[in-house]
Amino acid sequence: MDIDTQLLSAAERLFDHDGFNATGMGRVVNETRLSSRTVYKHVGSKNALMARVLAERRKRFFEHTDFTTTTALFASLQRWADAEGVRGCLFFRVQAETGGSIPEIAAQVAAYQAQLRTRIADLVASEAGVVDEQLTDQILALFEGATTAATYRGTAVIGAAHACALELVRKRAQQ
Amino acid sequence: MDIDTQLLSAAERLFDHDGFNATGMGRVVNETRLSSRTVYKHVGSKNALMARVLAERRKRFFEHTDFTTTTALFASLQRWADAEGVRGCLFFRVQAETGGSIPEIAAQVAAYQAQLRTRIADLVASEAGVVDEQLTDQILALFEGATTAATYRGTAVIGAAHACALELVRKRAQQ
DNA sequence: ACCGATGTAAAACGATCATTTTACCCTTCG
DNA sequence: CGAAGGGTAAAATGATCGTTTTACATCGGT
Repeated sequence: MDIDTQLLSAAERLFDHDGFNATGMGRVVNETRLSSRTVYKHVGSKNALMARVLAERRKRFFEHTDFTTTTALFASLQRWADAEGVRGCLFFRVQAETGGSIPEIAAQVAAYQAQLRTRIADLVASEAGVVDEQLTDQILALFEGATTAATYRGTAVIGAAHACALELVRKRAQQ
Repeated sequence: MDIDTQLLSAAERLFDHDGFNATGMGRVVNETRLSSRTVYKHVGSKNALMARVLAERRKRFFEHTDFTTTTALFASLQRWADAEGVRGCLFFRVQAETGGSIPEIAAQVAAYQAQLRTRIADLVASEAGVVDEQLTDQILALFEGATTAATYRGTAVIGAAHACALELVRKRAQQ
């Protein structure tokens, strides 16, 4: 496996599981079995590494997630949770840890959040047949809430949020 | 103001705004204008301080929040957001930062989450007239989701989540 | 008047962190 | 052959961290 890929996948796993601030670069160095010199030649700095991890994750998340229907959306979330575990949204967690003070990281977080909102708005437009800001925010809240609450209530909340979102969209569609 | 209160309020503000790991004890010492010796005599350790902050916040949150009706619940969240700002749930953020590896902290987080779930279950029981696990999870998800999404979408999401929860409970009540 | 508790000021401790540097080892290609 | 590129190993740098220690001041209570 290519060094950059190796670095990004190890960093994503470590930052995601143990937190950004709590994970030292030494762990990344150890787990990749690279030298620290090589690591820094490739990623530049810890902040830049985190930013690249977020960029990669954003790409992977939006490739994984199916935004064609409400049911597809929450089924995607369920599959993600089953495959990756439930630790809440990485973008939100990193934003909270860094307080938005690292531009390269804050930019990735903002890009993810904007993209998520846009995709849900499109879903609403195509499934309910209208542009509805409030309905979009409701589904966004259900999606975020399911992601967060699943960390201590288990993936059952995803099913519950799904049912709720489905009812909302259907009611709006038949208006 | 009493030293313990002073310490807890400064620590809550700092940990909440800048994150637990990113905030050194030096900041707590500086902002309280106490000596580090006095700080450690009172709180024991940084972890213990965080645990006490969470205990205090839990008390304050449940005193502030009105769980009698769905409308009262989301109105309380709106008032909290207006007064304290929107940075997402402190309990969730701290849990994510520490990875659940500090028992005194993890215990406070678990206590908060259990208490929140129970209070919402009671709300559902009294307003919809039934014990409904799924409906409880749905309102929990809306509450968590509104808290999280408000950090980048603003407090409008709270209103949207409120409307959604209200509809859910009413529909369940008239069954 | 004095003792113990409680505070301050400031240095010191040992650990860890992000990052850089030094010295060396291959491989590849002209 | 020989030089350059890209890798390793390991020490060093300088900052910051949580926490403790040393030395000294203040003050209420018997």
